[in-house]
Amino acid sequence: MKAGAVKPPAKPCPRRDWTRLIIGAPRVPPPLRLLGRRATVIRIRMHAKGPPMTRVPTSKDVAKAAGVSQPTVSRALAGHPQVSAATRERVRKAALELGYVPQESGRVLRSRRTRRIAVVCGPDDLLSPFRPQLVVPLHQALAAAGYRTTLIAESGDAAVLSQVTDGSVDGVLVTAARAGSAVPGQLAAHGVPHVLVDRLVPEAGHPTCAADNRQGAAEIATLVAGLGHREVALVLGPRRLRTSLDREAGFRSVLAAGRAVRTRVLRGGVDHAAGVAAARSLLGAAHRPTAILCANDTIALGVLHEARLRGVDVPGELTVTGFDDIPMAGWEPYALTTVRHDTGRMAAEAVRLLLSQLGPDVDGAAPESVVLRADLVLRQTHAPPPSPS
Amino acid sequence: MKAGAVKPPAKPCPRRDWTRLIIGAPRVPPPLRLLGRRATVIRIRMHAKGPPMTRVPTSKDVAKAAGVSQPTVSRALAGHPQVSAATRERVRKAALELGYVPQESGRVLRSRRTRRIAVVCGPDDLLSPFRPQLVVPLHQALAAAGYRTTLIAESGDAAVLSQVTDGSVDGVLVTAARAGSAVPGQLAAHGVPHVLVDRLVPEAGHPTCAADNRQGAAEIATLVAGLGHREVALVLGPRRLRTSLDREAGFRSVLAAGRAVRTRVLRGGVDHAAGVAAARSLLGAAHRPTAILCANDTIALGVLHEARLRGVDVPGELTVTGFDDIPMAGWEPYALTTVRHDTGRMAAEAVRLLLSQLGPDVDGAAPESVVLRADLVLRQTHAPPPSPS
DNA sequence: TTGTAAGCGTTATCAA
DNA sequence: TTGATAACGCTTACAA
Repeated sequence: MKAGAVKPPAKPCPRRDWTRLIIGAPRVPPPLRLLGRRATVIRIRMHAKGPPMTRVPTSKDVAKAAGVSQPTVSRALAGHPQVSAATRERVRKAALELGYVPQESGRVLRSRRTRRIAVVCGPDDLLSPFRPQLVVPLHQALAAAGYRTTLIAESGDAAVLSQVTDGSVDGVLVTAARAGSAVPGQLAAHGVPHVLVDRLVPEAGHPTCAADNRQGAAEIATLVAGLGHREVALVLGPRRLRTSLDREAGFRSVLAAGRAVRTRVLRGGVDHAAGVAAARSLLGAAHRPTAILCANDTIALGVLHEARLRGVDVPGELTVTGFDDIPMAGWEPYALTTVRHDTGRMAAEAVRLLLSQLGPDVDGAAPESVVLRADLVLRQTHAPPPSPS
Repeated sequence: MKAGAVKPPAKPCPRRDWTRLIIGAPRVPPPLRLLGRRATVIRIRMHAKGPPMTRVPTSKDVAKAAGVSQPTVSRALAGHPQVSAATRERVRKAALELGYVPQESGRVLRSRRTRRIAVVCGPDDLLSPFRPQLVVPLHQALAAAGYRTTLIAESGDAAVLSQVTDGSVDGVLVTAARAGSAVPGQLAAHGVPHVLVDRLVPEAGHPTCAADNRQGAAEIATLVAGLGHREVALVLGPRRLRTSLDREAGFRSVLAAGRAVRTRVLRGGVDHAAGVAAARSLLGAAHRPTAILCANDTIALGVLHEARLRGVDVPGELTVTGFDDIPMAGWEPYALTTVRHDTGRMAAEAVRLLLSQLGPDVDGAAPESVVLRADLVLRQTHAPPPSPS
């Protein structure tokens, strides 16, 4: 490590040891719960629930107040055209005064439409940096179309299935990436409208909306190869992740295509530590690659950090690329060159695909799948290799 | 900047310029959508919907198949004890064969319990690094208690209100931090059970479950002051954010308490760029602080980056602290000393508080609020000042 | 234009 | 232990 380079926090120094002494803080793991778990309980007055036990008003109450029949209330508030303006106004006023809100349960039972869509994701998907970028636009697109979102974290197929086949949702958006899930098949078996989001391969018979991971990976590999790199390393996730496999295929389709590119492959986790470990292994070796293509941004940030820690100039000596364009990738200190999915578009298409199945009779219409191109995001971590071989 | 230090990506160099030439990539903003937006549409066969239009089976169908009355089906499947084992088995078998799932709409209409809870958050809350750490445990806690989660992104009070007063949820967890929201008040007015999550001040009459931001901030300020720092800077968010205000109060309560600590305050955004900007201003000045306390981790990471970029030794020359303990704070390159909320505990308590309001008659019981202590997470970015003044 | 009647699928009450 | 009956709140068809 060159003098003046960023100091690795793991390296101990006297002052830091002294600090630890004061605080009594072991280095790893950090001393969570240092201060104990005492919870302060405050008792407060709550909103007054009227002692006469006010019942929530129904359309019947409004009807009585407005001096009309109950179905007229329904028609008036639903904006049915064949209600006289005078009646409509009278009903509206009565409803407002009573604080009447049409009860969803009655509406659903009768109309058999819930206007609610389930979004299924993995148990901890929302904790990853990327998944919320998909779930939030999905939620927005649904809201814009007048649908509510029920969030279901996949934890056993049976649990998911019972929540989506009980008529509580009109359809399902499956974003969970788990490979062996039986959910899609069972949705089909139960005739529940659904769309698989962010999975490339249209699994037999399932409408799908996904980014083209293979294409995106091929694009960035093309970029790197075009810059003249001939010693390239791939840092990939485990084989069970379809996403990582697709990206690997994209990388290889270009790098193996007759160009004299030597490719090394490292397989590990998909988190920051995996990137750090991979970079340690790659940059510590005698024969360093000049470019490292990572299966996602988090890995790439780990690689980036380790490289800089070792004084390796990125992109001068080393090109590093990611995948997903998570928010951090755009942070100034990283400025990571990566691949971006247009998650807003993906969400919109997925919702469109799903809602198109909800029409009165869609048996004739051919269900579609949509594959969205991924885009290169060219920032500051790519350059030609130091000495073109 | 010392030789060999991490090179700021913003500084141009010939090689990088040449790269830009090849790619045609402007520096800022990155060229998203470089490759166009062409979507590939694939038409596929969908799951076969039986032409005879199979109706979804109801308890009536099961009753007929099992040779019992319809209410018996309900009782048998609900595990009602006064059903003979033989009947129960017959019903169970018939239900299984028909693929019967009790329809939620009927159940809700009759029982007036949805077993569904709404989680309200801000429009983009899930995109922040911290909020999912709260929402996910909330969702888990609800699922564990047998409740489903409806996600509502706050976008206008009226929209939220109509979704929670229509009987579609049994209660509401409000995590949105927006200050002037009328939602809590209206929930109370409508008698909708609810809990405010992660807001410290128990707003008049609302059950609340929150971390003690003030206390956490005071703890970390005590730590820093105890280390001997006398030149401290606070990097805070805007005044409209209650969270930031609470933390500021905590910082000040300690730093202003008669100790000879000189405190500077910078107010700005709550993102990474805000931290970078603050650090630039603070570290560029003639009189540098020896400690920078930030209103959240993202800001702190920005400060940390800028400090290292300038070759400032953290924690040797400068102590930097955050707040929230987002995942990145634990990443090896940062190892940020910060304050942690036990979001799992917070979620569990919030759910407990909410569900306790759903009992048959809770008018007598006093609703509670819970304030959870925040914990210091002592990692690698704090130390005594270089020369104790 | 509005009222009457029926029914969505379930659970609860009562009687047998 | 089980069956008949009613009711939840709403929308729709039909009649007035």
